[in-house]
Amino acid sequence: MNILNDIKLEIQSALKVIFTYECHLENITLEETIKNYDGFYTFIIFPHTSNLKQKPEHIGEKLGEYLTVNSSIISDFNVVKGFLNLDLSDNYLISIFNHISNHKSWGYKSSSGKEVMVEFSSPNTNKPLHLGHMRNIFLGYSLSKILEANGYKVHKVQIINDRGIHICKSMVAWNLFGNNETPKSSGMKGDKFVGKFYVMFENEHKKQVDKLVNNGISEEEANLSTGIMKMAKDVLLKWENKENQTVALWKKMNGWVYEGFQSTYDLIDVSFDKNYYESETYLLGKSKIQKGLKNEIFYKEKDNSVWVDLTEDGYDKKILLRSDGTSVYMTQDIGTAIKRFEDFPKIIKQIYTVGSEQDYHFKILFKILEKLNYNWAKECFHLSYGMIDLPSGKMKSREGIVVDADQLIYNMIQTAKKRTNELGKLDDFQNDNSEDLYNIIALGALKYFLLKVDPKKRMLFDPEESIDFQGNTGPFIQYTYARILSLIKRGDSLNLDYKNIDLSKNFQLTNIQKKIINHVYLFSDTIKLSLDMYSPAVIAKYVYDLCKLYNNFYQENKIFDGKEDVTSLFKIKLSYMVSKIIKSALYLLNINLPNRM
RNA sequence: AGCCCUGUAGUUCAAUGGAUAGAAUAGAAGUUUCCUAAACUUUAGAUGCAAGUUCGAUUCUUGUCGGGGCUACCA
Repeated sequence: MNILNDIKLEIQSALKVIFTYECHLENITLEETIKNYDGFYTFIIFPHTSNLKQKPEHIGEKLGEYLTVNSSIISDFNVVKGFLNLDLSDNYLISIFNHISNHKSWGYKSSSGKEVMVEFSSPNTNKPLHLGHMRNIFLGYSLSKILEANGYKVHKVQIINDRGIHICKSMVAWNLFGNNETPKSSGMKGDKFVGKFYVMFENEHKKQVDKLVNNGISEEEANLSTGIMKMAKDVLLKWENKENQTVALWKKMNGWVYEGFQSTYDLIDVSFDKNYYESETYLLGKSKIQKGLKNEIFYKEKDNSVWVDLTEDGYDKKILLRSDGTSVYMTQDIGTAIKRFEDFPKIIKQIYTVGSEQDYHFKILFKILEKLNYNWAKECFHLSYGMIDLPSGKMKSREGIVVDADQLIYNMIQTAKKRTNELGKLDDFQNDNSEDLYNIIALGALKYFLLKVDPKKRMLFDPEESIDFQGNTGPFIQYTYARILSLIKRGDSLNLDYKNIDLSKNFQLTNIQKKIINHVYLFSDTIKLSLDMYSPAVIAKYVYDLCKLYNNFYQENKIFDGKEDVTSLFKIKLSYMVSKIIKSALYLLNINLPNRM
């Protein structure tokens, strides 16, 4: 069943009968009727006026009259300027309603067998996760779910930047100041623990730089030649030579970080199917560059550094290997991309969830892969998202101006707890459920807050203002759901068989009920649209509108009136249907639902 | 300097070229003998500026003025 298509066919045949006008389906523009007018869908007449040589109002009237009489779908119409607003008949919407209720999970497509890979998160191992990572992770994870709902098999992966000078810095600082301390002995979360030593390194380094600058050395030179920086470089060299002790410490400290990350991932209900580590892909990248060099895709400078010239493609020249032969960011990404298509030969697409500041990097990466003759290069896609600004400007992780993820979540759980208790929601609640409830609400608020914004756009977060629980928020949707669940519970306790009601042909629907059925129907289109636009925000907007409509209905319609006739049963069934859609939609946003709140 | 993104109510976000530019929040005024008031109703408030294309422009084009990013032998 396809409402848009059904109506278009009716319009097409009406145009033919009334005006002997043959019109292709794709030339019929049909849109949802906007708020202030009666009707469900609007046919836009303007584009056809020149062909029909008549006034749009006249065409609209003729068409509307014909459809109302001859189409079982259309029950009424009105014309405003060049817009023909069409009302859907009760019988048609009831058939839609029955059709949807026969579906196990309305809107989800069955498997197409196609496989895709989605990369997200991709942290460095020297810094804990922050709010920017949260946007990245929720976006990537949600998109994976949206892909699945559209019939794809998805491989969720992250790339972990586990090698390089940054992790060596933490290692040096731990050697110097660590006193064999561990996350366990200090009671710190592993990623926070290692991050602390990274900061210690930077502080000590800065101190030594200042000293050198005071002694008359330029800042640029001082930055490269402090004692502690030399130690870090030495460690990097030892690591590349696979020196036992160094590798052992590296493994140990990264292990702490992974434990820390894992506990955050668990908290936010996110998982990966596979991790990639740069330490395992950078050598492959290097070898591919050597090969490209041999095939003259790349070239060598006098100082032995390797470059690619992309000026013909409208980009600059880009370095691929340093003069000392070590790899750069691009080298590793080339290796990682190739390895992934080797590991999963069936994937037809790879999606990188990475911030918009790397738009240029990915354009070049995909171009290089194309030049290396990988035909899948065209199927690589950079899912670019905007930064999160603070009122003071952008977050700067190097200067510690960030919103820590764990801390933010903790604060939100506390706020949820406080708010719940103020409202007296838990007065008859079992204590053991209450912690779960705070978590569900807090994370629901956070995830919805981050996902409701178009990914491409920058957004603002003010740490001074807590994230709302009212209005267009996660908890609003959770609350709507919890209320429906309590209705269902009551229906069940009265043994009402609302699931198998038979709506006779003459069952009357109210306008708001019709609107709800139509909106539920649109979930299917929304799932597709959200993938086309690579935007979970489309789902968020949809489910919010659904809840608004439902709350409107809830307010105006008493469901249990003592009679419990077919009208009541229908209302329960409609509520049940809405609850299922809310659940399906929030599943795509990775937001959990409480049974009551 | 070049390239890319961006500019909508006080604030945070919407609007596949369509109607009177939607919500939320903050503001003002209401709705609890009745299924959960984290809800609902009413009210006031915005497209940076200037041209162009179009029956129609927040959306496309050009110019202009703001904001951000990238153009690193950092990742």
